[in-house]
Amino acid sequence: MVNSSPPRPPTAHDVARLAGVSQSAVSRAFTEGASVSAKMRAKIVAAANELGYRPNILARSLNKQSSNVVGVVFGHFDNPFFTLALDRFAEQLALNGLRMLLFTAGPNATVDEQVSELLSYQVSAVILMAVNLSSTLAAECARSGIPVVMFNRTVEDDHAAFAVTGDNAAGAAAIAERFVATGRHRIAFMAGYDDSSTSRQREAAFRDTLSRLRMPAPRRVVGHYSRAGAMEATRSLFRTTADRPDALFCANDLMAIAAIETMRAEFGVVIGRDCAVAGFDDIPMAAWPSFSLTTYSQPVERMVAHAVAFISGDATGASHIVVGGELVLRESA
Amino acid sequence: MVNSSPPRPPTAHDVARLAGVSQSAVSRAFTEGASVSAKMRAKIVAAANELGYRPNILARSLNKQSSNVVGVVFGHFDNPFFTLALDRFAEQLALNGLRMLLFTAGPNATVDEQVSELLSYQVSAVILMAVNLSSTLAAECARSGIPVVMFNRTVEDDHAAFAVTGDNAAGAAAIAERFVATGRHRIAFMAGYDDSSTSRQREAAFRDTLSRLRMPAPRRVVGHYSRAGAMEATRSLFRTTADRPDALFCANDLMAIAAIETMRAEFGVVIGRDCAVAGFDDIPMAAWPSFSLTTYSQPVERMVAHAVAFISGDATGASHIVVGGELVLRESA
DNA sequence: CTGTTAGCGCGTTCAC
DNA sequence: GTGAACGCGCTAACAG
Repeated sequence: MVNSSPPRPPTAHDVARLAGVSQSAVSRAFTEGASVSAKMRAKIVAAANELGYRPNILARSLNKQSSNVVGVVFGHFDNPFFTLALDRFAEQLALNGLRMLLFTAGPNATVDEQVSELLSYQVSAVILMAVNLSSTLAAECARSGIPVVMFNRTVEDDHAAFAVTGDNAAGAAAIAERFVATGRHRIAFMAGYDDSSTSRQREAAFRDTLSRLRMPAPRRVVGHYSRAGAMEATRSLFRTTADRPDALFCANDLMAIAAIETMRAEFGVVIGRDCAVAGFDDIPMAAWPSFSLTTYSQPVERMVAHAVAFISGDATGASHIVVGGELVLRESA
Repeated sequence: MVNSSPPRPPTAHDVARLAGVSQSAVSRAFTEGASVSAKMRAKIVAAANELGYRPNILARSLNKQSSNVVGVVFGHFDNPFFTLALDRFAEQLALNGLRMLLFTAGPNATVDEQVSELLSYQVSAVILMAVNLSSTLAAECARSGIPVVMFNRTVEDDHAAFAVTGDNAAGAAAIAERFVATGRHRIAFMAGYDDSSTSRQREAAFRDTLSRLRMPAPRRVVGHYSRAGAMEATRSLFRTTADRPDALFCANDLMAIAAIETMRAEFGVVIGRDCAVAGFDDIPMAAWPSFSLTTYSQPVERMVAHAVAFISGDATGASHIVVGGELVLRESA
């Protein structure tokens, strides 16, 4: 409207011409630790500012065969645990000069497709949050020399990808012990997805611990890691008056909070008395007075730090890091 | 470890050599609507699959002078309204073949810096969520021909950027009317940031409407659009027993929910009876039984659709689109 | 319809 | 220290 000419951004050539130097001099002036004299650099910077020049990162990446962007495939936007983690990732990656190219995948979408496309962006690493990756594609990434980080998930074949998770086994065990220690008898478990390693590991440890403590196997429902799913699962547990559970462990806080609200609003259950509820993650919301949720914490900050360290090359050789949390006792259990 | 050779990904040249064709033929085979014979394409695709070839999007973008990634600068990760919007953006942008390069900015960080860096990534558009941009940098983007979208914010100088917001004026007015119609007398308002256009507009309309209805000006506190800030602001309102407000309008739902919890847990206030509370946004949480928050909705889906349409070029010339919402009555007011 | 050629903007040799 | 020349992988003009 105002100016119909296609205003192509200035290039290093333009700056070079204005400053009366060569293009490679301009390149050096914008490269850390290149050999340029002080006065030449000053001259170039002045010309660059005049033109509003910024190096074209695409061209730079193409040439250097490496970009400073990492691909992130994101699953559940409705879970604060992951949005919080995303925030921390953005922060910590930025500290290392890395940017995030964000892809989203529906809960059960074809993540392989997303990752495959990510590769064509020449990302320097891939972070998978709350999604599963086929081992074949994980292998393809490994073959391309691209580090893959599974955040809060593991893969069956642990060799291709680096995984960082909370301590699913310890957390689930601690909660089982808590239930038993406080005299709970009719214990139930709400799973996430059946194909989620996280949920499976928490369930296994929960069942094992109960069994070790001479308790019967817990009733089992599936909440699909969603609020709606958790509400429906809760209803199925409380629909019949007889046989209602007096303790419920949900595979994450989001579902636990949904369960609490459903019990209260639809069945008049008093949380912590009629039924104990525990979750997993310790999202900020768990501490809100409306829920006061007992849960096992996953230290997001440290988990993210490990992931970023691995990406940045400061990685240890370990292919699966477990970050321990702690049982956070509140009023719900 | 397994293979120490640097496994550079296959290029179009490699595919061409394997298929016995020219490199440009490979390029055409991977370009929509290019003229390639069916059998040549088949041959090329076969070779490409064998090698695991994918076009290098960096090189493509460098050549085409336009990338299919948009830069997103994100402010508050703790507000579900924006994470929801981010999710919708990812979805709708993907439908148009666009990806998101994500930058985060602390609440009061230098957004200009982020945007300036974004430009060097040759992004095809910039989306600003919950952050402010200096008009000088907005102008620089405009000069570069890069569309800038302000999501849920406006700028003083409305010419450089495209803005899409909810109907702040109508929403605030509707809430003021609701308070007065239900007999509330001691009305208070909780602002977000002072330099947020959103908060300012809501406050102005709220005050104007109250004034028009012959009501005194509301007491005013500032919650900084954060949970902690809102809790502190609520305490300052309720600390003295006399003079407590019987109605509170918070500039967004997040603060309203924090206010509700604080009133309940720390002051024994019964929400909806002792004090009416209203928010703005209609985030999913507002409908949760624990809060049952009356609020004015911002239709995220439609707001995002407008933004994406603008970016994709289907834009009308309008520089500020207001998407109307509706007053959602629940138990809190 | 296909191959050849010429850049996109930048980093990096290699001589001087 | 500085400039010239080349190439990163790809698309787009141009011939044939």
